[in-house]
Amino acid sequence: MSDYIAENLVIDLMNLQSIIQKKVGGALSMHGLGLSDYLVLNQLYLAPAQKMRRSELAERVGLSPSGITRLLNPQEKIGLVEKEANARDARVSLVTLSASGKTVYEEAKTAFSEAANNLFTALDAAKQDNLSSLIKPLL
Amino acid sequence: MSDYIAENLVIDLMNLQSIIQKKVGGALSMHGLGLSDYLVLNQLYLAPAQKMRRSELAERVGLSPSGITRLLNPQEKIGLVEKEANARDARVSLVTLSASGKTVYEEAKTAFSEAANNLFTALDAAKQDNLSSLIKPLL
DNA sequence: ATTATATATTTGCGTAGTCAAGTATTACGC
DNA sequence: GCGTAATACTTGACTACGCAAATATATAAT
Repeated sequence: MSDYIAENLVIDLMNLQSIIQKKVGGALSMHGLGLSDYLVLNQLYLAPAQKMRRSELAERVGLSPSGITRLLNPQEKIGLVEKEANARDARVSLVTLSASGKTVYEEAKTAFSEAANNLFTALDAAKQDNLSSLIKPLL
Repeated sequence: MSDYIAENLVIDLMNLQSIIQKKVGGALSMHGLGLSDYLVLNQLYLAPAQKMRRSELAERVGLSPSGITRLLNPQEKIGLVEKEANARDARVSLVTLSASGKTVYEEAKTAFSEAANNLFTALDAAKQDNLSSLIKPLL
């Protein structure tokens, strides 16, 4: 039972991922957001001046640069984020969280939070902390 | 630091998922398989008589029934799996692992195993077991 | 300064997957 | 037995990406 741990861990983590996708993704869809949308808004919300380079955003949420371009396009169209040029370097394109984007994020955050908490009800707070500390070194 | 644990756990797990996808998926691509392909072959390999209903396969790997149909189509074309009818119920379609599918799976398994082990080198065996036991109740 | 190289983003094209509707078949109520 | 409902799977139409090539701009080497 302690052989093949790593293999089985990967398989279990894939299963967990699909559960997260369904439960949390489902909760966010009520707010018109996908899970990746939420992660992007979350990064922007936490960023200094709620502003970030597209490539850094890509890296932080684990998407490719082109994935970020495609994900941000509809978000710009509905006004959640805004494009801003960088005076020093015309290659980079900054993304900022708009006021309405901030509102949408904050509303979605409660749904996200509730779904996240539901996911982990089988673990008490100490075990959740323990799980967190085991995952950190893998990132 | 112990507030918002569940929210941060979800975010960390999403990041971990994207790392798994890149590292393990990359290793499997050398064998012409995606991660979902591997999970399907793995389930078939472990199944009694290496045979399973499509809908059960879907459930076990966390895909929709239509996702399974589309994933299995190319696998059938290249002969990794075979379609088989069920005499009792003409609605169900069994999938069996072919001899060549078994070979491909076994070869891919070493790449999967190596990639999986690399992922968790930051955790010793006891911590890997611990992680496993924390994840199980979430599934 | 000029050419070559490196970096940031976008676009074309392809793959993987979802959901809802369609098709076949089986089971159930009466 | 017969119509209705349930089950198993597939298909059509769509979204969400990724990769490689294209574009634009900046940096470095001479």
